[in-house]
Amino acid sequence: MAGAKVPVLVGPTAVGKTAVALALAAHWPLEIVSADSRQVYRRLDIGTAKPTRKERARVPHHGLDLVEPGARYSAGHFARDAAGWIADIRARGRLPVVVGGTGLYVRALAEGLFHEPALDPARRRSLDAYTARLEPLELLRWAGRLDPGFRGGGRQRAARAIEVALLTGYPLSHWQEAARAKGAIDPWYVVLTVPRPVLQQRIATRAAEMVRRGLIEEVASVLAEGHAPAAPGLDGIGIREAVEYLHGRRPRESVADAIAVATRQYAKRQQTWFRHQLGGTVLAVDATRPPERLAAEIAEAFARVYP
RNA sequence: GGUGGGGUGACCGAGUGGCUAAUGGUAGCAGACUGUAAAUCUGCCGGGCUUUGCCCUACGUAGGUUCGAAUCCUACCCCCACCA
Repeated sequence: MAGAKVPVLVGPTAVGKTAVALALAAHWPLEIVSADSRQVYRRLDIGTAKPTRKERARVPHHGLDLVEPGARYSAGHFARDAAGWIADIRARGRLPVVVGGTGLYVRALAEGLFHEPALDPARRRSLDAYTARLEPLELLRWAGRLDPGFRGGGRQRAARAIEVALLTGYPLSHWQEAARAKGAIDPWYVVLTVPRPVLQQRIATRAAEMVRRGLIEEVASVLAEGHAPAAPGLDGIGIREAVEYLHGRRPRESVADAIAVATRQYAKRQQTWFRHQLGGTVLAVDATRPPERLAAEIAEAFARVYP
């Protein structure tokens, strides 16, 4: 499918990506592919700021509500799924537009990761349980021994390096070099930016809104399904803070503020990623302006680049 | 009014004579990032400079003791607790 450019709208949370994507529907017959590692989880709608029912009715969305909160999803999984959706969208004669906040997911789709050999799920689970109990320092040392090419990065990345080395017999860095994958799309990046004070204001408003609209109740009901505290779907900003409150570890009135702080930090990391990690053509647009106006501008620029 | 406790860098909070521009933590800033990524990590974080170092300013305020004070003494201001 490479060859045909795919518009990829990226930017920090709360910058207004969805609104712009929806406005783009006035210019193209399009379908949206959401590259968001949290919105793949079912039911956690408020906490992950999913597009509303109405918005989804206006334009078909892909990549939402894919798995149960207890299930593990991943960048590689996303890349495969998204390649399929995109092919289907094209077959329908429409334009796929990738919209995302999860940098790694976008990269997995646009550049490809590496062909990961099958990892035995049972061995993986028991290894996970084992490494979870080790100190970060031990994990790092172990990862370095198993994979001389290990580039560091903390507990989680060390655990990943250990897992790959042990379960495949070859170090992670080996696979990364020897089994490179190709991207599934040829991306045309549009980076939405907004001055920091504006973004922080939007984030604060959104955090308060989430609580007001029932975030805590939503999380409580998902919790009531009996997921493990460490369930993959429960590990997200907003959800975490709600869980802390529900477990009596945080006063209710501090929830919104804590969410805003964590979101701000996350938005910063996203901006760093989009500033340095994106390969390919990039159009930066100031998202302070109305979505319709941005959409027109983006559509026009795209037509110039890819008539 | 009395007694006791306390006032430390944006915030919380260690530090009780030199090794202190001051441990930690938080917030903030910058960065990394190949299948958990809303994750996981790293660096910086009083100001200035001719930046392996130097100079200012700083631990409520004002004095004092000392070669040397955030640390000791005196007075004052403010906060908290209890007693009146």
